[in-house]
Amino acid sequence: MPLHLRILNDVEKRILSGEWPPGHRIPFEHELTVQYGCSRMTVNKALTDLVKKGLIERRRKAGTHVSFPHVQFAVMEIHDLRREVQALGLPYRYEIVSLKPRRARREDNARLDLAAGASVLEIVCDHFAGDRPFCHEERLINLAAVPEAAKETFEEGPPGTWLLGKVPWSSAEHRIRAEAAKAKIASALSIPTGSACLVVERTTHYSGLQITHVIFTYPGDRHELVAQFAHG
Amino acid sequence: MPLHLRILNDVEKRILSGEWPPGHRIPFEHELTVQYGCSRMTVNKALTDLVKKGLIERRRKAGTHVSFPHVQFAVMEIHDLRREVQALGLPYRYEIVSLKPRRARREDNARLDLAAGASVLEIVCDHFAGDRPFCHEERLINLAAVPEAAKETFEEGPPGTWLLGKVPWSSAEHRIRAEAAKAKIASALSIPTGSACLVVERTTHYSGLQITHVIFTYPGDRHELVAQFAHG
DNA sequence: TAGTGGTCTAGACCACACA
DNA sequence: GTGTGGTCTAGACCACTAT
Repeated sequence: MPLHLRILNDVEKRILSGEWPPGHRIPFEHELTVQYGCSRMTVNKALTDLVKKGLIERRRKAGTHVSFPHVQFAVMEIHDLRREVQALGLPYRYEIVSLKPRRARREDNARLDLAAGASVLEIVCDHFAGDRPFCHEERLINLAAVPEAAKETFEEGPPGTWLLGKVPWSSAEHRIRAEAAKAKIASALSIPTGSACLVVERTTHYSGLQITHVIFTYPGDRHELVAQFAHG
Repeated sequence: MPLHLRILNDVEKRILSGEWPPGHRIPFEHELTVQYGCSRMTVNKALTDLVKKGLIERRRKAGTHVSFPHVQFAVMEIHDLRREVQALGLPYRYEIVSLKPRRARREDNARLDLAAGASVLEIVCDHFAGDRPFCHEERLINLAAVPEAAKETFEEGPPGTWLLGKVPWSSAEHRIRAEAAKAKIASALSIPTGSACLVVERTTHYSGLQITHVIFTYPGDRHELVAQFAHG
């Protein structure tokens, strides 16, 4: 293990164990260089990384102190569907149910904020883990933002994967809720109508433009989102 | 602005704009030292930080490449229930339904990893927004970790709030899923049995010890979790 | 003013992966 | 072998800020 990681872990351990409580001043860089018999750069790297982790705060002259807990955020990993399924040890497969370029309608405004008559691509897609339906996807792509999607058949990968590779990286908002399965979705997922489903709704932006809106519906008893607390 | 941040931002901008798409090889460290007229350490710091951000991947000999995004890190703020309700402009109220110190049973192991016979405090609690049930809470507190909870009546605030004030540095894991309301929960939330509910399960640790496990059940149609996307 | 962290240099050696 | 990144050094100068 690199020395800077050893220093980082040692300090982190003392903070998390409560040995160095919030507000505690931790040793100066020059003290740690003596303790570890290394150069200041190495100590500095470790402490700088701990600042990024939010565990410590540093001020010139005043020294380095253990942070007081601020607002905590849960960090949730949202995986690519293929990876999610393969992580379960099951073969991944998807089916494009429908693929329609069309004009934006009024009711689309709840999903994408588009001018009336703008071109969108509407995609419905089912994802499978083995033979079992895993997730139902309903997507709108803003063709003004991603014109090359119009020619795409999504035979080489599902729309989400294709978009991630094609479109510049973006910001997004997720809304997560529970919903009773409507007949159409129940049939797609082979579950009874009215079953509890986990719905993840995502709007993706890039440089002020809305790229895509997608609704993922998972059978509620077969899918969990996991989030870790992070110290902010 | 420090040079290493300028380098980081320059590279990040090219990746986010799509100029350097996923898979693209970015200049070698020694090329960037020439471009920026600086030492390798400075370039290395910038690129190492980009690895931590998940934007690039580096392999010896092969060089540095823009990552293919496989994971999205969505950052979710976990709200205090009182704040959540008051944000809706409704008066907040809670009721302790039951409060039982008891010995850990075998079936508790799915919630807290305790020795058989360990002392736990079992709390059931309902949260209201106005007159409407907002959330049903079922909690176990590990009394070995938080002995002072044994005497607490939770009259001054719900258990979650009390714990936040007592146990400063906690890490936690959240599991989010959809579930059909069982009879008991349906009655607590005044919804039909079998309704889709959003379930947030949280295990909280402190210095390696499990502090508490809690299951929050929300009526699915009345509650949404919102998470902001971050790159991965 | 003095002490701390922030940044940077111009080297160096090593581990690893690809040829 | 050869070229890349991973790590580290022993300095240096500067910026900030507590005293």
